[in-house]
Amino acid sequence: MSTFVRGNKDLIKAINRNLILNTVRRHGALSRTQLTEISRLSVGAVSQITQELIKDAWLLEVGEGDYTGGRRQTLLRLNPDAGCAIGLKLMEHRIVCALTDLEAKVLRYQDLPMPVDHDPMVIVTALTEAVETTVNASGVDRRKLLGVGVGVAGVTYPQTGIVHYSPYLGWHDLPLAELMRVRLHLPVYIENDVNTLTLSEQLFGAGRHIENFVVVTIGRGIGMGMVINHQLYQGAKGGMGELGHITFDAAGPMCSCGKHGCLEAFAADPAVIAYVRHSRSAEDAPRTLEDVISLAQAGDALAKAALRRSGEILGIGLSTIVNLLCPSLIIVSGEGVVAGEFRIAPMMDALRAHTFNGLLDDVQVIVEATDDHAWARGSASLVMGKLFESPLIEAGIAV
Amino acid sequence: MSTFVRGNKDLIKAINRNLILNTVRRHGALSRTQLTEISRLSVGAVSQITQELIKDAWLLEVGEGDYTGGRRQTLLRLNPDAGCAIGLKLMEHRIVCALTDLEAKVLRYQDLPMPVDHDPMVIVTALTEAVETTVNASGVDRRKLLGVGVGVAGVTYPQTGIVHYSPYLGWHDLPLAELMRVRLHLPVYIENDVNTLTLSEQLFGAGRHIENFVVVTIGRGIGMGMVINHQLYQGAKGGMGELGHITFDAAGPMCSCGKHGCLEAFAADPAVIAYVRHSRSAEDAPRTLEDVISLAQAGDALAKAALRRSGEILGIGLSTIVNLLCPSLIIVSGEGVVAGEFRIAPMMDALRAHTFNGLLDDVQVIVEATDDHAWARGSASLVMGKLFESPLIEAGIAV
DNA sequence: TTAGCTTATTTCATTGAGTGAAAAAAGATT
DNA sequence: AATCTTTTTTCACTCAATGAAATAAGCTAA
Repeated sequence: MSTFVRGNKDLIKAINRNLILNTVRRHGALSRTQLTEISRLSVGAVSQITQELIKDAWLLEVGEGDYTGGRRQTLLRLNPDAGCAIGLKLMEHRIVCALTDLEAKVLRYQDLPMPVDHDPMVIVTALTEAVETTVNASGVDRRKLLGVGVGVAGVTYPQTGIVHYSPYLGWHDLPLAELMRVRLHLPVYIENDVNTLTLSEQLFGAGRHIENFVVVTIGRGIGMGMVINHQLYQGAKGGMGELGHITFDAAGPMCSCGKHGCLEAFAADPAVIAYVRHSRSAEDAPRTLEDVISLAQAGDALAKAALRRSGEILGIGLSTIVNLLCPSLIIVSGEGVVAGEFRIAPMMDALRAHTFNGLLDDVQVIVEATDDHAWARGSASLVMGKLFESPLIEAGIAV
Repeated sequence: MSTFVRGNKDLIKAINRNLILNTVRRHGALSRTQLTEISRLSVGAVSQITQELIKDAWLLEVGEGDYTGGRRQTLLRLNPDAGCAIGLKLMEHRIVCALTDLEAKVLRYQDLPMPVDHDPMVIVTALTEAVETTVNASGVDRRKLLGVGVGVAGVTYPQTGIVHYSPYLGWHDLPLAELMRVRLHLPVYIENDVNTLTLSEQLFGAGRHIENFVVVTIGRGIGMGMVINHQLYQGAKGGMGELGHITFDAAGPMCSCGKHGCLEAFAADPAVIAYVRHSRSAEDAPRTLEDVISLAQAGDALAKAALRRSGEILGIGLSTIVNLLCPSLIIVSGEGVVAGEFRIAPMMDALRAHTFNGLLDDVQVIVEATDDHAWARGSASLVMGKLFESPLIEAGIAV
């Protein structure tokens, strides 16, 4: 059930305060005069709002602008010390934890083994300890910590903070955010891991200013996150973005999900490895994607073919996204975007070959690998996302 | 480049006026007290805004509510005579024109042959004449006509009113809206035809109140429209929704679009007809989808197989939508949703079989045939869409 | 018929956010 | 030190929402 936007003075104030904050954040450093021009607010409003934001320590006066004939402009920028955030990424065998500033710059990074006991309480304890030790080691005043973001593979309900299903950890409907919140006494936000990456691209990456874009992750699985009309898209009940499980060939082999012929079963990293392994003796069979790439680089035809085939099928998957959504930007990332010439080039060729008419002309494609830092920064972005979110979203934009 | 929302008194006023108007529109008839509860505005604000809307003839006082112990509530409803709209649908061989009231009820309907000469000026003349004759025949005061909506197959740029590409008419970058506007002296809105249908579902159909839904049309081609976060989605430069041209089988035959193995080439109406024709003598070969259905109903195995195969492939296409977007509603419509048991039932089975895990549990699927009236009402909805659109959208929601 | 009761709707003083002109501040040049 | 230009703040004004109080409207029961 959607609430509708109702207008009153408080909403105006919240909108304009948010407008100023985000304008400064995006431009780096601006004077009040520049803010007046960009925001189209009156000089009086800008003066008052900046005054309040400086008082509340969100903005800092930093130096002066160039001389243009009269009084110099006082430049304002976001106070990076206004607060910090923790980003946690739950991997299969590890917990990755980063403390970042408001621009998602990593101040402190830590990497812990995931407890073998997947009992929620054991892991919650490990997570809260990871937060505390990271903050302590950083030397940052704990009171500056504004919140904790957690990225989890699987299906999450961000509004309620519940992990609906986690394939690695075997959880079902675990109220992870609440369990952590009562221990940490901090806001805790949960999201699907690909969505955290998408959010960080929107706030700090290539997705800034972009109305519609898609992030595709390639690795053990194939995931997808979307920003549509400047908003992170959450499908019905948090389900969506199962790019890895669209049907590529209905007659194909069974996927780990139980369906037949999923894209993932043909094109994700395990499929590439399996393709090579099955045609080799046990000794020199590759065990990881890196092994396959090494083989390919050494000229191994089978490894090359495996990577090329994976790329081609990934390209068809991307073409489906373009044909259906035609976003203005696609960011291809994840641990699997490493074998450029062997895997990514065929992917791009297939994307072009399978996209309707001139649809691709308006789509920019960026390929960028992802490391652990990126995932942790993504999780931390959940906190900044809330912080800088338009009050219209909180009010529930309904048209 | 996105503009940002800036708050001021005018915006508040516009938001709340729109809020009241839409609340009344959606509920049919409401008292001021009920409006206060639903909109969460103060009694004073509701009183003033309704007064203005009544003065401007947007709202009507109609009768009284039930007795609940004190003064009876005065019920308000949208004034259906506040204005009317024209919807034009450009078909391959016909022009369909409907005059509707604000609730998209058809007041007058007309059906003209499309000129064989596809010269833009010839067709623009035919279109403007269709508008004038329909309005005249209806007896409605022309001053009540608020605008004209035009639905076109192909790629359109609604913001500029340009038809970028029309496959049936062979147009390229024709400023159709402007050409019609100067002749009619009325606002003219252009949209892709599937999007008009999607908009009318959002305003008047099963998509009311639904945050995210998709409309799929099956017929000569296979199209798709989306409402995401309560907004009609327009991909980069108006391109999107090419469900018919996602790759179903890369090794498949060439599609009319020049690519290989498009969904449309396997599952749209022409593919069904071709499937049966190729295995029959010229005499008793079916020429239309209706012919195929008749054969199937008579027990013809080949016709049944053709329809079933089409349905299965359509179902895989729908599963792709669910896997990627997981909208809370999918409306399957178009002229092709006629052969229920033979085509639609297999479609639903395939949809279930190819959807990830429990993703479909949260998705409602509605199948409803579309006739010429529906297309014309869709086009007219463009006018009402503008009329009832949130001022936040006009302001350009950017977050 | 009318007083009394309840609920609906309007009125009105108040609040506060943006607006924009005018004042003040700040720095450079002469 | 006076002057010029530009930046920033101040301040009187406007107008929309708010919410309490006043008014309106209808039903019931004496």
